[in-house]
Amino acid sequence: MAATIKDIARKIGVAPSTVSRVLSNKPGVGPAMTERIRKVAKELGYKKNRAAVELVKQRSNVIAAVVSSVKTSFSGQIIDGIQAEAEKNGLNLIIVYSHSADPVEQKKALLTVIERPVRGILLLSIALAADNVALLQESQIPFCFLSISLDDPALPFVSSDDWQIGYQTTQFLLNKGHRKIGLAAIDKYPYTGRLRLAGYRQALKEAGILPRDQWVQLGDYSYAAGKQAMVNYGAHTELTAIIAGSDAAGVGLLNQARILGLKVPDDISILSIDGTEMCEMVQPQLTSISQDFYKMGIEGVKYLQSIEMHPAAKKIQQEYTPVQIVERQSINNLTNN
Amino acid sequence: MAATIKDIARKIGVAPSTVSRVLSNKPGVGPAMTERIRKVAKELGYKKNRAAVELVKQRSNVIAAVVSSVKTSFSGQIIDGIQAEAEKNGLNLIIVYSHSADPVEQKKALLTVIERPVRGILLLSIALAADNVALLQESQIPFCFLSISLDDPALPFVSSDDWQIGYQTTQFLLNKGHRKIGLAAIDKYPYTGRLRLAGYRQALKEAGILPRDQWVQLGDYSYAAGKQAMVNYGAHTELTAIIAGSDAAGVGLLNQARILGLKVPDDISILSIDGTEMCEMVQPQLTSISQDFYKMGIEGVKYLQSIEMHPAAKKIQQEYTPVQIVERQSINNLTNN
DNA sequence: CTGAAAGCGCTTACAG
DNA sequence: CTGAAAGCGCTTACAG
Repeated sequence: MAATIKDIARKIGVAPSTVSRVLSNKPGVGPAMTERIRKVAKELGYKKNRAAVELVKQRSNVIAAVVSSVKTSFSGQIIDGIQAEAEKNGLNLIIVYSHSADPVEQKKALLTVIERPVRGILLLSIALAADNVALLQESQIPFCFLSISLDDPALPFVSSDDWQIGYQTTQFLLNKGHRKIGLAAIDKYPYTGRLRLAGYRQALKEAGILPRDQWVQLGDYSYAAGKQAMVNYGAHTELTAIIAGSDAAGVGLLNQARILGLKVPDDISILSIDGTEMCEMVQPQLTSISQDFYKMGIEGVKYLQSIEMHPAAKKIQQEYTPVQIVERQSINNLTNN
Repeated sequence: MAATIKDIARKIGVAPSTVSRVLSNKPGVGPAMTERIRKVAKELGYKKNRAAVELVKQRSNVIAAVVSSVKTSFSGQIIDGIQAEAEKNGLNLIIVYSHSADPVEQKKALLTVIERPVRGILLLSIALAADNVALLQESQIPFCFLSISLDDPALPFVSSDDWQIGYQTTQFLLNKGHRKIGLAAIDKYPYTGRLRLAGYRQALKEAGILPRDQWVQLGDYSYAAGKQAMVNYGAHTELTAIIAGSDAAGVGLLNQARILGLKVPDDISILSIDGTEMCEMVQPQLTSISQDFYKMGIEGVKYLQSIEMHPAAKKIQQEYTPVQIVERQSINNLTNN
């Protein structure tokens, strides 16, 4: 039904190979012929069949991003970074998403991407089941995790240093005179949460503080998890400051604190992790440790490109993007100066 | 490098067609052979080559969504709906995105999708240039616009009724005793903004009110546009209520009002369009007209499926999903009762 | 500058 | 139940 190269060739009375050459911008066809072919292709509404091209070339110019959620604004920032860098390299981006942590779901999402000759795969804050990591490695396709760090040296990633996030935020609060500091709405098992927790504990330890169990409220980084954590802390919490696992969780904490009659930052300080624009949309504005999500996207694509340039090197890159505390209005300074 | 069907066939000493049958779950191969082939396929790390399959079958089981932004939470909701319904039908979803309104960019995004045998294309709040609409139609691939309505009867869509959004929100405010009502951060040219504006004007007209030009502040639906609109209205605005083009714009209005020393809702009421969770994250919570984005996704996929079932019918569906005003805390009732 | 031919990896009638 | 063969739409050496 759709016109093919052969249709064009037949109509003009020329070989398909000639048509192919002009339609794929290969040199070596006379200008008159070139123009004629272009014209007929347009007339016939010719559309290149990518499946055929990819089959013969065994490669495409698409890179794939696998995302766990399209609802957080930070994944949007990462994707913006990927898209910008991909475009710069003439690559097309396709996104598939795998919301659940279910290995079977993950596998389906991975396969939609692995079974095509994509140039590379970027995985956005996805904790892949071991089987699926194996699948990925088997595929021989360059890949890189983004916004999650792994402790397997064979797995490349670009991420913030989550240990540092836990450590620096806690230190920052310590420097403001806080001693009883909570950590809320982080996941215990994935690396992200575990590392943040470890950094938090280390900073506290160095200050000679032993956190009580209830200072840490696990959760899934959501707004609801933030609210729930604050409910658990209660109106009479001994804490003077809380680190939220995400901006949304920080807002949850903030709103629930208000419901409990606690003023932020006078009664309780909140520091959120991420630093998306949401921090500036609430009142008081949330002080945050901001991550450079856009850069993660950029660096991820660059890494994929570097692998392609030097496949022999097989360098596994584990890169940390910088984080930075941005002071806004949700933290109380308890020191005298 | 990667194992093919032929490799497996050779290794076992059987015909490629037999291998193909078991690997694509076709009946008619003995159980012993089936198992043998499965085992060897696994050993060799066989991955199906989709490009080859699609080439011969001239069809795939993927549907594509073209999105203009992955940053708004409502597009995330639409995608969730699409994904859920796609999954139910055994379809895989791939997302490409085309942030800009630039026709050339749009075309690139469209082509990445049209040049493959996708089963259908969903366009999320994208105002396509005329050339690109033609491209889409030429491609013969079923498509449907989502969260945008068009007045060309040849173009299928699933969307809220934006005229009704303008009309109902204005009426709602009128019923609360407001007479001087603003409309902020909507786009004038695309259908969405134009329709909302028309509905707003009609409701005002029916109430015998002639809106002054400065009551309507155009913008791009963003947080910044909301803030800017409020700056333009000024601290001494005659308005008692403002309809915001989006939740983010509503928050912009809200925060800027605070900066100007205006209390919401006492000094000025705000009603935002969309009703995402952001409405409940700010203080006061924003009363909104809520759209059923999830349903748009579902219905979009269903439409694509129906086209495929009855291609002859060629029914162009233009469907409106329901909207509903959700009262929260940002509107002042000026009437006595 | 142009053409004939082989082949990418699969699927699917058609035989047997 | 299994195999031989043709073909999907393109690209790319190889000739000329």
